[in-house]
Amino acid sequence: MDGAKLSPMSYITLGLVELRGPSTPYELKAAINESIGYFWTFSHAQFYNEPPRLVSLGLMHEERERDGRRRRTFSITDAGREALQRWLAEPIAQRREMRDEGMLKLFFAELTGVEEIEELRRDQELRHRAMIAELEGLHERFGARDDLGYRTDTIRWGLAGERALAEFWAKLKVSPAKSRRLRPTRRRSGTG
Amino acid sequence: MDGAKLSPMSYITLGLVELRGPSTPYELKAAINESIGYFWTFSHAQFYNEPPRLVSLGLMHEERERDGRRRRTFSITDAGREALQRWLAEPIAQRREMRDEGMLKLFFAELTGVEEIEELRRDQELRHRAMIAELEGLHERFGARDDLGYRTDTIRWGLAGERALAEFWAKLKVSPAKSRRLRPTRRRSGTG
DNA sequence: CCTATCATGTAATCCGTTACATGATTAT
DNA sequence: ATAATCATGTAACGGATTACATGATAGG
Repeated sequence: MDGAKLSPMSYITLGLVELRGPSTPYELKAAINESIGYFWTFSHAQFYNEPPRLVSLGLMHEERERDGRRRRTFSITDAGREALQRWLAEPIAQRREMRDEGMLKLFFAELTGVEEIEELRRDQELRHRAMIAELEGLHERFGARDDLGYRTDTIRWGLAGERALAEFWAKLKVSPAKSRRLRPTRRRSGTG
Repeated sequence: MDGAKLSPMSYITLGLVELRGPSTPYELKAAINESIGYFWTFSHAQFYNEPPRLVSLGLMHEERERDGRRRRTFSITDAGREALQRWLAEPIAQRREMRDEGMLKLFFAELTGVEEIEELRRDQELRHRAMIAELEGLHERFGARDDLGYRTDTIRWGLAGERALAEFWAKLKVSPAKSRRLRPTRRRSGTG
Protein backbone atom coordinates (compact mmCIF):
# COMPACT_ATOMS: atom_id res chain seq x y z
CA MET A 1 0.00 0.00 0.00
CA ASP A 2 1.77 3.13 -1.17
CA GLY A 3 -1.09 5.53 -1.64
CA ALA A 4 -2.47 4.74 1.79
CA LYS A 5 -4.30 7.85 2.88
CA LEU A 6 -2.78 9.36 5.97
CA SER A 7 -4.43 11.79 8.34
CA PRO A 8 -3.04 15.11 9.57
CA MET A 9 -2.06 13.31 12.74
CA SER A 10 0.07 10.98 10.67
CA TYR A 11 2.00 13.84 9.16
CA ILE A 12 2.35 15.60 12.47
CA THR A 13 3.89 12.45 13.86
CA LEU A 14 6.20 11.92 10.92
CA GLY A 15 7.13 15.59 10.80
CA LEU A 16 7.91 15.89 14.48
CA VAL A 17 10.09 12.82 14.44
CA GLU A 18 11.87 14.13 11.36
CA LEU A 19 12.50 17.43 13.15
CA ARG A 20 13.48 15.99 16.52
CA GLY A 21 14.81 12.56 15.78
CA PRO A 22 13.65 9.32 17.44
CA SER A 23 11.04 10.09 20.08
CA THR A 24 8.72 8.53 22.58
CA PRO A 25 5.00 9.26 22.46
CA TYR A 26 5.34 11.39 25.53
CA GLU A 27 8.02 13.52 23.94
CA LEU A 28 5.90 14.01 20.87
CA LYS A 29 3.00 15.11 22.96
CA ALA A 30 5.19 17.56 24.85
CA ALA A 31 6.61 18.90 21.62
CA ILE A 32 3.16 19.55 20.25
CA ASN A 33 1.85 21.19 23.36
CA GLU A 34 4.19 24.09 22.91
CA SER A 35 3.76 24.54 19.19
CA ILE A 36 1.02 23.14 16.97
CA GLY A 37 -0.99 22.58 20.11
CA TYR A 38 -1.99 26.22 20.15
CA PHE A 39 -4.13 25.56 17.10
CA TRP A 40 -4.70 21.87 16.95
CA THR A 41 -4.79 19.47 19.89
CA PHE A 42 -4.91 15.72 20.26
CA SER A 43 -5.56 13.50 23.23
CA HIS A 44 -2.43 11.90 24.61
CA ALA A 45 -3.73 8.50 23.59
CA GLN A 46 -3.35 9.47 19.97
CA PHE A 47 0.38 9.67 20.45
CA TYR A 48 0.29 6.01 21.40
CA ASN A 49 -2.20 5.01 18.70
CA GLU A 50 -0.72 6.71 15.71
CA PRO A 51 2.95 5.63 15.70
CA PRO A 52 2.13 1.89 15.73
CA ARG A 53 -0.21 2.51 12.83
CA LEU A 54 2.63 4.15 10.94
CA VAL A 55 4.90 1.27 11.84
CA SER A 56 2.41 -1.13 10.30
CA LEU A 57 2.61 0.94 7.11
CA GLY A 58 6.39 0.81 7.15
CA LEU A 59 6.71 4.55 7.68
CA MET A 60 8.16 4.34 11.16
CA HIS A 61 10.20 1.94 13.16
CA GLU A 62 9.73 1.01 16.80
CA GLU A 63 12.27 0.14 19.40
CA ARG A 64 11.18 -0.88 22.82
CA GLU A 65 13.09 -0.90 26.08
CA ARG A 66 13.62 -4.20 27.79
CA ASP A 67 13.72 -2.91 31.36
CA GLY A 68 10.84 -1.97 33.65
CA ARG A 69 9.57 1.05 31.83
CA ARG A 70 9.37 -0.64 28.44
CA ARG A 71 9.35 2.74 26.72
CA ARG A 72 8.57 2.74 23.04
CA THR A 73 10.78 4.89 20.86
CA PHE A 74 9.80 5.58 17.28
CA SER A 75 11.99 6.66 14.42
CA ILE A 76 11.13 7.54 10.87
CA THR A 77 12.02 5.24 7.99
CA ASP A 78 13.02 6.24 4.46
CA ALA A 79 9.53 5.41 3.29
CA GLY A 80 8.23 7.68 6.02
CA ARG A 81 10.45 10.51 4.90
CA GLU A 82 9.23 10.07 1.36
CA ALA A 83 5.61 10.14 2.44
CA LEU A 84 6.28 13.31 4.38
CA GLN A 85 8.02 14.94 1.43
CA ARG A 86 5.19 13.96 -0.87
CA TRP A 87 2.65 15.48 1.46
CA LEU A 88 4.59 18.70 1.76
CA ALA A 89 4.86 19.05 -2.01
CA GLU A 90 1.25 18.11 -2.62
CA PRO A 91 -1.49 20.70 -2.99
CA ILE A 92 -4.06 20.63 -0.24
CA ALA A 93 -6.88 18.33 -1.16
CA GLN A 94 -10.05 19.51 0.37
CA ARG A 95 -11.64 22.83 1.03
CA ARG A 96 -10.66 24.70 4.16
CA GLU A 97 -13.10 24.75 7.01
CA MET A 98 -13.45 27.16 9.90
CA ARG A 99 -15.26 24.94 12.36
CA ASP A 100 -16.05 27.11 15.31
CA GLU A 101 -18.70 26.60 17.91
CA GLY A 102 -19.05 30.33 18.41
CA MET A 103 -19.96 30.76 14.78
CA LEU A 104 -22.50 27.98 15.18
CA LYS A 105 -24.18 29.66 18.12
CA LEU A 106 -24.22 32.92 16.23
CA PHE A 107 -25.90 31.20 13.33
CA PHE A 108 -28.73 30.10 15.57
CA ALA A 109 -28.65 33.17 17.78
CA GLU A 110 -32.04 34.41 16.66
CA LEU A 111 -33.50 31.54 18.65
CA THR A 112 -32.31 32.91 21.95
CA GLY A 113 -32.42 36.21 23.80
CA VAL A 114 -30.26 39.31 23.56
CA GLU A 115 -28.65 38.70 26.94
CA GLU A 116 -27.43 35.31 25.85
CA ILE A 117 -26.10 36.68 22.59
CA GLU A 118 -24.40 39.58 24.26
CA GLU A 119 -22.83 37.10 26.63
CA LEU A 120 -21.63 35.00 23.72
CA ARG A 121 -20.25 38.06 21.99
CA ARG A 122 -18.32 39.17 25.04
CA ASP A 123 -17.05 35.69 25.75
CA GLN A 124 -15.81 35.17 22.20
CA GLU A 125 -14.11 38.53 22.17
CA LEU A 126 -12.34 37.76 25.42
CA ARG A 127 -11.25 34.35 24.29
CA HIS A 128 -9.76 35.72 21.12
CA ARG A 129 -8.02 38.47 23.04
CA ALA A 130 -6.61 35.97 25.51
CA MET A 131 -5.30 33.92 22.63
CA ILE A 132 -3.78 37.02 21.07
CA ALA A 133 -1.97 37.81 24.31
CA GLU A 134 -0.61 34.29 24.46
CA LEU A 135 0.54 34.32 20.88
CA GLU A 136 2.11 37.74 21.30
CA GLY A 137 4.10 36.35 24.17
CA LEU A 138 5.30 33.50 21.99
CA HIS A 139 6.13 35.89 19.24
CA GLU A 140 8.22 38.05 21.50
CA ARG A 141 10.13 35.05 22.74
CA PHE A 142 10.64 33.24 19.47
CA GLY A 143 9.80 35.67 16.68
CA ALA A 144 13.43 36.59 16.08
CA ARG A 145 14.88 33.10 16.28
CA ASP A 146 16.18 32.16 12.87
CA ASP A 147 16.66 28.49 13.64
CA LEU A 148 12.99 27.68 13.78
CA GLY A 149 12.25 27.64 10.09
CA TYR A 150 8.72 28.68 9.36
CA ARG A 151 7.48 27.75 12.76
CA THR A 152 7.55 31.36 13.90
CA ASP A 153 5.36 32.21 10.93
CA THR A 154 2.66 29.95 12.25
CA ILE A 155 2.49 32.23 15.26
CA ARG A 156 1.89 35.18 12.97
CA TRP A 157 -0.67 33.12 11.13
CA GLY A 158 -2.55 32.55 14.36
CA LEU A 159 -2.31 36.18 15.33
CA ALA A 160 -3.74 37.29 12.00
CA GLY A 161 -6.76 35.07 12.40
CA GLU A 162 -7.35 35.77 16.06
CA ARG A 163 -7.10 39.52 15.65
CA ALA A 164 -9.59 39.56 12.84
CA LEU A 165 -12.07 37.50 14.78
CA ALA A 166 -11.61 39.50 17.96
CA GLU A 167 -12.50 42.59 15.95
CA PHE A 168 -15.48 40.87 14.46
CA TRP A 169 -16.94 39.95 17.83
CA ALA A 170 -16.10 43.36 19.27
CA LYS A 171 -18.14 45.06 16.59
CA LEU A 172 -21.04 42.63 16.37
CA LYS A 173 -24.35 44.39 16.72
CA VAL A 174 -26.73 42.61 19.04
CA SER A 175 -30.31 43.73 18.71
CA PRO A 176 -33.72 42.47 19.79
CA ALA A 177 -34.96 43.04 16.27
CA LYS A 178 -32.96 40.06 15.10
CA SER A 179 -34.47 37.72 17.66
CA ARG A 180 -37.30 35.34 17.21
CA ARG A 181 -37.76 34.10 20.67
CA LEU A 182 -40.38 36.54 21.90
CA ARG A 183 -42.74 35.96 19.02
CA PRO A 184 -45.72 33.75 19.64
CA THR A 185 -44.97 30.08 19.18
CA ARG A 186 -44.60 29.53 15.51
CA ARG A 187 -46.75 26.99 13.87
CA ARG A 188 -45.90 26.21 10.33
CA SER A 189 -48.66 27.27 7.98
CA GLY A 190 -47.56 26.21 4.52
CA THR A 191 -45.38 23.47 3.20
CA GLY A 192 -42.24 22.71 5.10
CA MET B 1 -30.05 10.99 30.93
CA ASP B 2 -30.52 14.72 30.85
CA GLY B 3 -26.98 15.93 30.69
CA ALA B 4 -26.17 13.62 27.78
CA LYS B 5 -23.35 15.25 25.92
CA LEU B 6 -24.33 16.29 22.45
CA SER B 7 -22.01 17.12 19.60
CA PRO B 8 -22.04 20.20 17.37
CA MET B 9 -23.80 18.05 14.79
CA SER B 10 -26.57 17.42 17.31
CA TYR B 11 -27.17 21.11 17.76
CA ILE B 12 -26.97 21.82 14.06
CA THR B 13 -29.67 19.22 13.55
CA LEU B 14 -31.86 20.51 16.33
CA GLY B 15 -31.31 24.11 15.31
CA LEU B 16 -32.08 23.60 11.67
CA VAL B 17 -35.27 21.74 12.43
CA GLU B 18 -36.27 24.46 14.86
CA LEU B 19 -35.67 27.08 12.16
CA ARG B 20 -37.27 25.18 9.27
CA GLY B 21 -39.80 22.90 10.87
CA PRO B 22 -40.04 19.12 10.31
CA SER B 23 -37.46 18.03 7.77
CA THR B 24 -36.03 15.03 6.01
CA PRO B 25 -32.30 14.30 6.19
CA TYR B 26 -31.93 15.38 2.61
CA GLU B 27 -33.53 18.73 3.30
CA LEU B 28 -31.24 19.29 6.25
CA LYS B 29 -28.24 18.53 4.14
CA ALA B 30 -29.42 20.94 1.46
CA ALA B 31 -30.08 23.62 4.07
CA ILE B 32 -26.59 23.29 5.45
CA ASN B 33 -24.90 23.31 2.09
CA GLU B 34 -25.96 26.87 1.50
CA SER B 35 -25.23 28.21 4.96
CA ILE B 36 -23.13 26.61 7.67
CA GLY B 37 -21.62 24.44 5.00
CA TYR B 38 -19.33 27.25 3.96
CA PHE B 39 -17.47 26.76 7.21
CA TRP B 40 -18.32 23.33 8.47
CA THR B 41 -19.28 20.33 6.38
CA PHE B 42 -20.60 16.88 7.14
CA SER B 43 -20.98 13.80 5.00
CA HIS B 44 -24.52 13.14 3.92
CA ALA B 45 -24.57 9.98 5.98
CA GLN B 46 -24.38 12.05 9.12
CA PHE B 47 -27.80 13.49 8.33
CA TYR B 48 -29.12 9.96 8.50
CA ASN B 49 -27.10 8.94 11.55
CA GLU B 50 -27.71 11.89 13.80
CA PRO B 51 -31.49 12.34 13.84
CA PRO B 52 -32.18 8.74 14.96
CA ARG B 53 -29.66 9.25 17.73
CA LEU B 54 -31.56 12.33 18.83
CA VAL B 55 -34.81 10.40 18.64
CA SER B 56 -33.35 7.82 20.99
CA LEU B 57 -32.62 10.65 23.43
CA GLY B 58 -36.15 11.96 23.15
CA LEU B 59 -35.02 15.19 21.52
CA MET B 60 -36.60 14.54 18.17
CA HIS B 61 -39.51 12.62 16.78
CA GLU B 62 -39.58 10.57 13.63
CA GLU B 63 -42.37 9.98 11.18
CA ARG B 64 -41.91 7.65 8.30
CA GLU B 65 -43.84 7.40 5.05
CA ARG B 66 -45.70 4.20 4.32
CA ASP B 67 -45.41 4.31 0.53
CA GLY B 68 -42.51 3.36 -1.71
CA ARG B 69 -40.05 6.05 -0.73
CA ARG B 70 -40.39 5.49 3.00
CA ARG B 71 -38.99 8.95 3.68
CA ARG B 72 -38.11 9.77 7.26
CA THR B 73 -39.23 13.13 8.54
CA PHE B 74 -37.91 14.42 11.83
CA SER B 75 -39.39 17.05 14.09
CA ILE B 76 -38.11 18.57 17.29
CA THR B 77 -39.66 17.74 20.65
CA ASP B 78 -40.05 20.03 23.64
CA ALA B 79 -37.08 18.33 25.25
CA GLY B 80 -35.14 19.01 22.09
CA ARG B 81 -36.05 22.68 22.18
CA GLU B 82 -34.91 22.86 25.78
CA ALA B 83 -31.59 21.22 24.98
CA LEU B 84 -31.09 23.68 22.17
CA GLN B 85 -31.92 26.63 24.40
CA ARG B 86 -29.59 25.38 27.07
CA TRP B 87 -26.76 25.05 24.60
CA LEU B 88 -27.32 28.53 23.24
CA ALA B 89 -27.24 30.03 26.73
CA GLU B 90 -24.22 28.00 27.83
CA PRO B 91 -20.68 29.33 27.62
CA ILE B 92 -18.48 27.50 25.18
CA ALA B 93 -16.68 24.68 26.91
CA GLN B 94 -13.38 24.06 25.31
CA ARG B 95 -10.67 26.14 23.82
CA ARG B 96 -11.04 27.23 20.23
CA GLU B 97 -8.89 25.55 17.64
CA MET B 98 -7.83 26.69 14.17
CA ARG B 99 -7.15 23.32 12.58
CA ASP B 100 -5.80 24.08 9.16
CA GLU B 101 -3.73 21.85 6.96
CA GLY B 102 -2.01 24.84 5.40
CA MET B 103 -0.75 25.93 8.81
CA LEU B 104 0.51 22.40 9.37
CA LYS B 105 2.49 22.38 6.16
CA LEU B 106 3.88 25.77 7.01
CA PHE B 107 4.98 24.46 10.37
CA PHE B 108 7.01 21.74 8.69
CA ALA B 109 7.95 23.83 5.69
CA GLU B 110 11.64 23.96 6.56
CA LEU B 111 11.74 20.29 5.59
CA THR B 112 10.95 21.01 1.98
CA GLY B 113 12.20 23.32 -0.75
CA VAL B 114 11.42 26.93 -1.53
CA GLU B 115 9.48 26.04 -4.66
CA GLU B 116 7.14 23.84 -2.71
CA ILE B 117 6.65 26.49 -0.07
CA GLU B 118 6.09 29.22 -2.59
CA GLU B 119 3.54 26.95 -4.22
CA LEU B 120 1.83 26.42 -0.89
CA ARG B 121 1.84 30.13 -0.22
CA ARG B 122 0.30 30.96 -3.55
CA ASP B 123 -2.25 28.19 -3.27
CA GLN B 124 -3.37 29.23 0.18
CA GLU B 125 -3.65 32.84 -0.85
CA LEU B 126 -5.76 31.90 -3.86
CA ARG B 127 -8.00 29.67 -1.83
CA HIS B 128 -8.66 32.35 0.70
CA ARG B 129 -9.33 34.88 -2.04
CA ALA B 130 -11.72 32.49 -3.74
CA MET B 131 -13.55 32.04 -0.47
CA ILE B 132 -13.67 35.78 0.02
CA ALA B 133 -15.22 36.24 -3.42
CA GLU B 134 -17.82 33.61 -2.63
CA LEU B 135 -18.68 35.11 0.73
CA GLU B 136 -18.84 38.59 -0.75
CA GLY B 137 -21.37 37.28 -3.22
CA LEU B 138 -23.43 35.87 -0.40
CA HIS B 139 -23.13 39.10 1.50
CA GLU B 140 -24.38 41.13 -1.44
CA ARG B 141 -27.35 38.86 -1.88
CA PHE B 142 -28.32 38.41 1.74
CA GLY B 143 -26.48 41.04 3.76
CA ALA B 144 -29.42 43.41 3.83
CA ARG B 145 -32.10 40.83 4.56
CA ASP B 146 -33.47 41.49 7.99
CA ASP B 147 -35.36 38.22 8.31
CA LEU B 148 -32.28 36.08 8.62
CA GLY B 149 -31.41 36.86 12.21
CA TYR B 150 -27.72 36.62 12.83
CA ARG B 151 -27.08 34.34 9.94
CA THR B 152 -25.87 37.21 7.81
CA ASP B 153 -23.35 38.00 10.53
CA THR B 154 -21.79 34.60 10.11
CA ILE B 155 -20.94 35.66 6.56
CA ARG B 156 -19.14 38.69 7.94
CA TRP B 157 -17.44 36.44 10.46
CA GLY B 158 -16.11 34.29 7.67
CA LEU B 159 -15.01 37.29 5.67
CA ALA B 160 -13.08 38.68 8.60
CA GLY B 161 -11.15 35.46 9.06
CA GLU B 162 -10.56 34.78 5.38
CA ARG B 163 -9.34 38.28 4.66
CA ALA B 164 -6.86 38.19 7.51
CA LEU B 165 -5.45 34.86 6.38
CA ALA B 166 -5.32 35.87 2.73
CA GLU B 167 -3.21 38.82 3.80
CA PHE B 168 -1.01 36.61 5.90
CA TRP B 169 -0.24 34.26 3.05
CA ALA B 170 0.20 37.15 0.62
CA LYS B 171 2.88 38.64 2.80
CA LEU B 172 4.65 35.46 3.89
CA LYS B 173 8.36 35.64 3.20
CA VAL B 174 9.71 32.48 1.64
CA SER B 175 13.46 32.19 1.83
CA PRO B 176 16.05 29.47 1.32
CA ALA B 177 17.64 30.52 4.60
CA LYS B 178 14.72 29.02 6.45
CA SER B 179 15.07 25.66 4.77
CA ARG B 180 16.80 22.60 6.01
CA ARG B 181 16.50 20.32 3.05
CA LEU B 182 19.70 21.17 1.23
CA ARG B 183 21.92 20.62 4.18
CA PRO B 184 23.79 17.35 4.34
CA THR B 185 21.72 14.52 5.73
CA ARG B 186 21.45 15.11 9.40
CA ARG B 187 22.59 12.42 11.73
CA ARG B 188 21.81 12.91 15.32
CA SER B 189 24.94 13.28 17.35
CA GLY B 190 23.86 13.61 20.95
CA THR B 191 20.89 12.37 22.92
CA GLY B 192 17.52 12.64 21.20
C1' DC C 1 -36.12 4.94 -23.93
C1' DC C 2 -31.89 5.49 -21.75
C1' DT C 3 -28.75 7.79 -18.91
C1' DA C 4 -27.50 11.20 -15.66
C1' DT C 5 -28.47 13.17 -11.63
C1' DC C 6 -31.19 13.66 -7.62
C1' DA C 7 -32.68 11.46 -3.52
C1' DT C 8 -32.49 8.01 0.10
C1' DG C 9 -30.73 4.78 3.02
C1' DT C 10 -27.50 1.07 5.46
C1' DA C 11 -23.02 -1.20 6.63
C1' DA C 12 -18.33 -1.29 7.55
C1' DT C 13 -14.54 1.08 8.89
C1' DC C 14 -11.52 4.29 11.17
C1' DC C 15 -9.80 8.04 13.68
C1' DG C 16 -9.81 10.06 17.91
C1' DT C 17 -11.70 10.45 22.50
C1' DT C 18 -12.79 8.97 27.31
C1' DA C 19 -12.03 5.89 30.66
C1' DC C 20 -9.16 2.86 32.96
C1' DA C 21 -4.66 1.52 35.02
C1' DT C 22 -0.18 1.68 36.83
C1' DG C 23 4.90 2.82 37.28
C1' DA C 24 8.23 6.44 38.41
C1' DT C 25 9.74 10.96 40.43
C1' DT C 26 9.56 15.03 43.01
C1' DA C 27 8.01 17.84 46.68
C1' DT C 28 6.45 18.36 51.46
C1' DA D 1 6.71 8.43 54.14
C1' DT D 2 3.08 10.20 51.58
C1' DA D 3 0.90 12.83 48.35
C1' DA D 4 1.11 14.84 44.13
C1' DT D 5 2.44 14.97 39.62
C1' DC D 6 4.82 13.17 35.75
C1' DA D 7 5.09 9.48 32.57
C1' DT D 8 3.32 5.46 30.17
C1' DG D 9 0.26 2.48 28.28
C1' DT D 10 -4.32 -0.28 26.88
C1' DA D 11 -9.33 -0.91 26.18
C1' DA D 12 -13.77 0.49 25.08
C1' DC D 13 -16.52 3.54 22.88
C1' DG D 14 -18.45 6.83 19.64
C1' DG D 15 -18.93 10.10 16.06
C1' DA D 16 -18.07 10.72 11.36
C1' DT D 17 -16.43 9.08 7.03
C1' DT D 18 -16.23 5.88 2.93
C1' DA D 19 -18.23 2.48 0.56
C1' DC D 20 -22.11 0.16 -0.93
C1' DA D 21 -26.84 0.07 -2.78
C1' DT D 22 -31.07 1.33 -4.82
C1' DG D 23 -35.33 4.15 -6.02
C1' DA D 24 -37.12 8.20 -8.45
C1' DT D 25 -37.07 12.01 -11.81
C1' DA D 26 -35.61 14.78 -15.64
C1' DG D 27 -33.18 15.59 -19.85
C1' DG D 28 -31.55 14.11 -24.31
